Amino acid sequence: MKNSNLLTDVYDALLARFGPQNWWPGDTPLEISIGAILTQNTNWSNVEKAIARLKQAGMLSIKRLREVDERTLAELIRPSGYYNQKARRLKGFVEWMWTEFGGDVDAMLATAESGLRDKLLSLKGIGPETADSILLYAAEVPKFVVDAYTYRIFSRHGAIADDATYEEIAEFFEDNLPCEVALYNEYHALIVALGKNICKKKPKCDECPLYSVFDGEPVLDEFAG
DNA sequence: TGCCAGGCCGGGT
DNA sequence: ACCCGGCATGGC
Repeated sequence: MKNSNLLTDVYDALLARFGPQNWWPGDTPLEISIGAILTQNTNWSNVEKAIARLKQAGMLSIKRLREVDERTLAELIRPSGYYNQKARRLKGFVEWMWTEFGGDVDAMLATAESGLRDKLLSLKGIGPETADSILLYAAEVPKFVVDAYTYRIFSRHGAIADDATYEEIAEFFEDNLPCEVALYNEYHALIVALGKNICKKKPKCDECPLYSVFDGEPVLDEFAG
């Protein structure tokens, strides 16, 4: 007899509906980390444009990012929005990488299991979702990434409390799922795939059905609590 | 055409 | 300890 587990059942349903998402769309750990900062409250298609411009300018290295003028950097990442703020955040991240690890990205990733999260959180402009995205998608350690969609979908389904904090939500997933990088990777990406297509009202919408609708059809109705 | 996107910070109660 | 405005471009 198979254990019943809401989170694994929902995962199976999302995977069946949307298929593998193949995240993170980035070539190197540095590019992924930059993308994690640029995508804050921003559509990924805008981030793609910004990263393409950085790549075009040969800017995807710690050395070049450290040398480039902040105003120039801001102009390069303009399509990603909040470009002044994000240029400052990237500069801070890069400067920290330089002083802490000599600009060696692999050296930073090697600390992923020993304090990297807290160090990232101490940097201006890197909060829990950005830090965890770097841990999971760049360093490939099993840290579940929580975002606004995760809260919206699972609180709407009654699986988490309306006032659940980031850490509480992450704990809920990590305690109830196998501790696997590939699973956490795909699960977060699938939540985004669904989240893009449900009612946008925050934090929740009383008029909407409890389930999440995609392409006219409820996706998770059987899991409504 | 207005609303939203894979957040986070800082200042105000 | 919350709550809220600010940050900004591009797509539907």
